[in-house]
Amino acid sequence: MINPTQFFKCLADETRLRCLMLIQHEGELCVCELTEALQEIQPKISRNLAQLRKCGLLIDRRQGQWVFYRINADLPKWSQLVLSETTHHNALFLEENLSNLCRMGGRPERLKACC
Amino acid sequence: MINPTQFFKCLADETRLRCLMLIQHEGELCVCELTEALQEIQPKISRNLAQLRKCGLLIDRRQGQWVFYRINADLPKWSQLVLSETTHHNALFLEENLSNLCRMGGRPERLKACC
DNA sequence: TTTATATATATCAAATTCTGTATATAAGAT
DNA sequence: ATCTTATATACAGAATTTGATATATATAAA
Repeated sequence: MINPTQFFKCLADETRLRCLMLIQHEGELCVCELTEALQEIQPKISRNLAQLRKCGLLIDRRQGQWVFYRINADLPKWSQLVLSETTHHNALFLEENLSNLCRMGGRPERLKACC
Repeated sequence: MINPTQFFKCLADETRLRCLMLIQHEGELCVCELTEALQEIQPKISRNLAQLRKCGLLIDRRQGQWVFYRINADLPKWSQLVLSETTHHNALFLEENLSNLCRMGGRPERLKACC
């Protein structure tokens, strides 16, 4: 499993931290939603999500053309706590990103993994 | 106060993270103790402590020739929790540094700030 | 005052990380 | 099969960070 330094390096970038916090807040988000919420270009979002996936912080699931990311539930408890506390106590930091997300039209439907 | 990204950038370096965790563990440590615990050269330790001080994570206090560093008690609760949880649940990560510290001779006496 | 110990900072090269652009892959629609 | 939309990745330059070395400052001891 990832060591503390590597874990914090993952959080030490504005794009990655906002992605993580938004995903923590929303449960699950796809690349195009994050791209819209952060107003960044898609390769930048994808590249950073890939890093978070490789380091074990995120899990991805493909649904049709979309790829949804969520926090890896197998993360050690202390790192899950870091993510949830940070998200919980920094609502202001996410304000604009969340409002971009709400304003966004044509968001993909989530199909519950049913079988 | 510091924003979440800046806070995590402070933790995203091996030297700084170990210093923070050791200080959290011990309550207070001076530069020469950290230098010994981490087996690093003094300017490297000092430079990183200076950064943590400038960002508000650490407070320093001079006592004679020594400068002791401790966690800034005015940090927001969520960031204090990040530091304590990380330290608490990663004992192994600090093992060698703590044993270097114990082995160290001639450690400075702490004078309680008495008046 | 001189010497020794502890700490801080400036400088610049080396290493790492980040970014935009171009392009590849994958799925759905026509 | 072709076109469109969503996502991933490779690449090269830019920006940031880190590190070692030299040096400055501050305190204490002789």
